[in-house]
This record gives sequence, structure tokens and C-alpha cells, in this order.
Amino acid sequence: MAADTNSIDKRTPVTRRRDKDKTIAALKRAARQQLILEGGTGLSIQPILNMAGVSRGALFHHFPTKNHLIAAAFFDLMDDMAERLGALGEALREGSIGRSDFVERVRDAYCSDIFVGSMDIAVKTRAEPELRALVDEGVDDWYVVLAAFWQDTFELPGFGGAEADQHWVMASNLLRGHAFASIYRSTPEIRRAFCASFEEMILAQAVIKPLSPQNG
Amino acid sequence: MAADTNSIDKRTPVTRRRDKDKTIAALKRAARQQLILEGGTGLSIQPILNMAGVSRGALFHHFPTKNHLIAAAFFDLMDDMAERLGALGEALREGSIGRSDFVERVRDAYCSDIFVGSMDIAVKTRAEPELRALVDEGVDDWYVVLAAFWQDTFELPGFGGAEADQHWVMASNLLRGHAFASIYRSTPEIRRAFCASFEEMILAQAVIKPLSPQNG
DNA sequence: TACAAGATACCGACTAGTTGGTATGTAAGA
DNA sequence: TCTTACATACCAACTAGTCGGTATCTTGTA
Repeated sequence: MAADTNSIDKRTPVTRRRDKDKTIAALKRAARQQLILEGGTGLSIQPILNMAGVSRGALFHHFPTKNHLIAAAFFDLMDDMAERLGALGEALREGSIGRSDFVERVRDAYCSDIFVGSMDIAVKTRAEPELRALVDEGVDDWYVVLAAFWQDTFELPGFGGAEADQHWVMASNLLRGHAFASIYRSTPEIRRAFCASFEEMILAQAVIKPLSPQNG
Repeated sequence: MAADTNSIDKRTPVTRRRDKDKTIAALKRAARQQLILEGGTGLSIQPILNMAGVSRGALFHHFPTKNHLIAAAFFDLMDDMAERLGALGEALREGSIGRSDFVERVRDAYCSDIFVGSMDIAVKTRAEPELRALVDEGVDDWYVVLAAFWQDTFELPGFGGAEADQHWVMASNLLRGHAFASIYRSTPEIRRAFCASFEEMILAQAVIKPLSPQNG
């Protein structure tokens, strides 16, 4: 009935991006952003789509479920975090920053949106097995990267291998715990006190590994 | 139309509890349970009502919003946690448990559902100002309780007041960080290693305060 | 170079279900 | 009879995910 007139005149052809990589990147970036802004609880699809400027169809074309997107965003977060720490380690080893600067910046990295956002996901996985299954592997990787970061940056003279490992595990525990507390309360004094204590408790016995071995 | 026949015959008068305190307690208990089971994300009203055996109307009669209930449940969790720690402190001081036992049990308390559940809420508040406003005060209290717990249990000879405070803050950071990591991975070895390290890093310089001063 | 055929990227209306919260009514106790 | 403590039906907003269809790119053929 009324076929011709009914044929919708809103034929706005809609230019499409048609760039897989960019679309996926935009989705992941938006998911990260939303995760940081809204936390794990309020992380829903529509705002991500709006922020990314991508349609629902495109999202589900590239990711089978929302959780797959979240997991992908999570991996990106962890990669960023690893990169950030790695750069700090190098800076310390090449001498462009000092010990205290190093500690402060590592602390800041842990208390940053990047890491706190990842905590959101970590907590989320506790009750969501599907998300957890997707993320699990990445967490394993993260702990490996983390251990390597400390071991590459510092020597612990007189420590056995397992002993040293455990030392850095405790360092990570301190940073994690402090970062978590910082969600609630973070003042310059707390920050300063933490960094001082951390240096004393963790790095007192540690020797910085020189960056270029042939230079030592 | 058909007024009489339409008048639903499922007039089961439904016996009512009519016990304010019990109803509220049931709601809070159910909320706690759901929080532990489902985490902050999946924490919705209907399952809480089912578990508590309470109607929607009753919930919103006693709590203006869902967040008020969550906050109340959160406070209960923290109270339990405080009580649990307090008991451990006393047990140590009266000599019924040893140092290592004490450390293990404090660790276990932190890694228990109680504390991990509270972490869920803590993370949730990051992006939910309304919930945060309700919970904030309780968190302040918690930190006070926590500080008191350590100070009441141990003496730190040679430490200044601020120095001692900071020492216990770091102890809490360690426990928090470890508890958080335990969401993902928790093995007997990790537990043992943590407890050993904790005792060494935190309690090496600490002296247990005797329980009854007139006995010292 | 031209054009057809097929694959891939994408769009947005729609569905089925859930959410927190409310309006209205009713039973119990003072 | 009046208040408090509850119960139930309902609502608007939002949820993740699907589906039919469309735009664009790629590749094979002439």
C-alpha cells in the first residue's frame, strides 16, 4: 500500500568508516574511558558506542559479547601500565631519575586511572565467571611482567631467587593496597609518607642494575 | 465489568511479619550475602528480597533507596571485620594464640568474604557519588578502628607516634594488597609466604602489649 | 580498464528481559 | 481510629544482544 510514497525519503546514505582497526581501537578506547569514568558497575554499551561514534552493529560485528570488549580494553590497560613501569625502570637505571623520583612515579602509576580502572574489572570478575575466563590469562601475564619489571630494575644482594621473588611480591602488595586506599582518600601527605616508607621497607637493600652491562 | 467474578480469588491474606527490627536485619543479611555472592555489579533488589523473604514495599518502607540498604550492609560488614580483628588482638595479648597464628588469622580475615565483599563496595563507590556519600563516614570510622587495633595490640619501641601510625598504615596496605590479589589467585604457598614476610617486615620490631596492665 | 560477484564492515530498529522505584491498598497493633 | 508495617501491581528507563538490510572494499574475469 502506498508503496512509492511510503518508500522512506530519509535516504541519508550515512558515510561509513569501514576501517576495522580504527573502529576496534575506538571501541576499546571508549570502553577504557567509560570504565574509568563509570566504573565496572555502570559500564554499559550505549555510552561506549556514543563515545566511540560507532554503531551497535559494528560493535557486535567485532566482539561477540560485551565482555569480550571489556577484556580487550583491560588488556590495553595492562599493556599501558607495563609500558609505563618499564619506562620508569629504564629511566632509573640510566640515571635520568633518582630513587625517590622513581618510587613516586611508580606509586602514581598505581594510583592512576589506568590501574584503578583495572581494579574495577578485577573486582567485577569475582562474580562474573565469563568475564573472568576472558581476562584470566591476561592477569597471569601481568604478574609475570610485574616480576620481571622489578627483577630487571633491581638487584637484591644476598637474596635467593625465591626470596627475591617474594620481596617483590610484597612490594606489589604494598602498592596495590595503597592504590586501593587512594580510591577513598589521597592527600599529598599520605603520598609522601607512603613513598618514604616504601623506599625504606622495599628498596633499602636493593641495588639498581646498571642499564648497559659493558659500562659497569 | 464482571466485577465480582473478576475480583481475584487468590485472596490469600498473607500473614505479615510486622517486626521492624527483624525485617531490617533480614534485609541487611540478605544484602550482605548477595554482595558476597554476586559482587557489586550484580547486586540487585529482587534476589535480596527473595533471600530475605521480604516484599519490595517493606524494603522501601525501611530504606529510602537501594543504596541506603547497601550502605547499611556495608557498615555491618565493617563491624564484623572490626570485631573479628579485635578478638584476634585480644587472643594474642592474652597468649592464647602465638604471633604466627595471629598473622595467619588476620590475613585470613582480610581475604575472607567479609573484607573482599567490602572491597566490592569500595570500588563501586568510585563512580557512584550517592553511594559514596552514604558510605564515606563509615570508611573514616573504619580507618580509626584499624589504627586503634594495631596500636592496642602492639608497642613499637623507639617509634614516634606518627612513625608508628605510618608503620601500621603500611601493614594495612600490605594486607589490603594481598587480599585484593587473592581474588585472583590464592594458594597455600602464597599464603604462607605472605604471612612469613608480613611477620618479618611488620612485626619484627613490635612488642605485644600485655592484656592486663596490673599483671605486667 | 571495466564490470560483476562476493566478502566484509557497518547501521539502527527491535526484542525480551531486568532495573530501581512508586502508587495504592491492606493487615496489625495502640 | 489512627499509625505503622507491610504487600502487590505497576512503570518508565535501561539492558545486552539480534536481525534484516546497506555501503564499501576486494578480487576474478574479460
